[in-house]
Amino acid sequence: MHKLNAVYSLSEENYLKAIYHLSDHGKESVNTNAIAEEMKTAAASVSDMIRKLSKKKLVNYQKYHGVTLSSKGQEVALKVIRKHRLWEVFLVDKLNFKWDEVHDIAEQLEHIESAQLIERLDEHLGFPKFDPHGDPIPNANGEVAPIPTTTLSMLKAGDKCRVVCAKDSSSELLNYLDKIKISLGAKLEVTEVHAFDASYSVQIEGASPLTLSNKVTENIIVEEL
Amino acid sequence: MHKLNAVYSLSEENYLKAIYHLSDHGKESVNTNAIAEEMKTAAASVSDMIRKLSKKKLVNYQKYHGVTLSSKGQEVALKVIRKHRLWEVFLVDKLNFKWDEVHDIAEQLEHIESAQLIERLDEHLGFPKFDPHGDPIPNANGEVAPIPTTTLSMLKAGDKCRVVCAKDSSSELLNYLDKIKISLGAKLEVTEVHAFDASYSVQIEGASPLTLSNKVTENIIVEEL
DNA sequence: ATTTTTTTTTAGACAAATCTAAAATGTATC
DNA sequence: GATACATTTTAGATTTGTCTAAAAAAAAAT
Repeated sequence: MHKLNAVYSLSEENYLKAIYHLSDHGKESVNTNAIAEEMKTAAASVSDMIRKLSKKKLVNYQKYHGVTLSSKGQEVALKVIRKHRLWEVFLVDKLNFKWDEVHDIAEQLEHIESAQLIERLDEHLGFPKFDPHGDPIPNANGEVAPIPTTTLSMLKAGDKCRVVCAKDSSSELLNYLDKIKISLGAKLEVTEVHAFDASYSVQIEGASPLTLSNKVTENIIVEEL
Repeated sequence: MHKLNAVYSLSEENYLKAIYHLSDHGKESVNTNAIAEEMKTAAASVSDMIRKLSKKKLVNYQKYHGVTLSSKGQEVALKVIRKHRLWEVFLVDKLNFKWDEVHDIAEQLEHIESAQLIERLDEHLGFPKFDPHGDPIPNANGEVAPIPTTTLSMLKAGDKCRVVCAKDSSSELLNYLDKIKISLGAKLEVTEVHAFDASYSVQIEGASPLTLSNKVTENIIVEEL
């Protein structure tokens, strides 16, 4: 395992994070314009930065043919993402922010440099596995837990589960879940499945019964209990 | 009351903070070399930055004659100091860091920009008045509570008090207090004053009795109860 | 297989924050 | 009050991250 003592600049970290997200977790090659749009900078600036990251072996780069993260680059990106998501949990769980208010603050906090801080924060928060948007939190080694793929719509009447996240962490669904008081981590039981329209009647622990449309149940990722 | 929406750069904030500390809470004029030493930069860099801060009306400056903070500059400095000290309380109280481990992390956290964050943090911490080194925490308006000046050595046998802070927040004394298990905020009672060497026997709430030398009692700031 | 369009890169500039070396100013000494 | 010493400022560079405009390369269209 190679050392990772070097500290990278704010800008470098942000580029690596953007590339990670755009490349679908480091799997695909990313082009310059996509990065420029994501980072809201000029394409020329992206070219410059990529050359720099390439010199530092954080990305694999061939002129005119996009970039991929090197394993070192991916490690850095995942550390930043880990910090971002842990801070989001802190803001929501401890400081009572709403899930849709925390992004900008976490964007700043994610660059704080202290391994000890982040490990203690993790412990303080009870080693959460998902952030308030339902995105998985990489562990200290940069490993991301495989995301469960069971949707609520796969369960049968009588099944019990815990809400893990939304299929896409788009605001709309999260907003709707908020409204009907289904919070991430909530336990629920399927009381009935209506064959006609595939809608579900569910009982959330400590709340009143609800009926959910098929469109909703297909987009809620759960962990069966 | 003037607006304070502008955001200042990391460097600007650090210079303002340094000037605040060096000027004894904004009271005295500070010279270039002192700032250079505090910030570990070249004097030339200080001159440049001071010219810049002066243009922004954050300091009062006359070439070759040192700087003082303007009221605007003092306001910025105190906001940064407020954040620094609140984060230190967080690190010690919530994440179980020792008081002597938190400075460098707080130096980073103090620049996070979000008024809402800091007000919620303050609330989460129970509106603390002093940081783990015993330094007072400015309120949201940048007002610093007057620091109590009663030392333990002023009390008589039978008096009760709470430990507020050390006279200077130097490591040595704090380290010693740590060692003998006097923590800031601790309640204690003076059981006896020995006339011969002015040493004190004290009883700390929930701990064994202790004897403290005159040198120590003169450097412990207390609040009489 | 050219030509046109799009994407990406280079060239050249700029602002922020720093530096070293030299010049200017202030303070202390005799 | 002239001179020596210390402090502070300016001048000129450097690094980082950004920009616009122009050139180069790749992709798409005809």
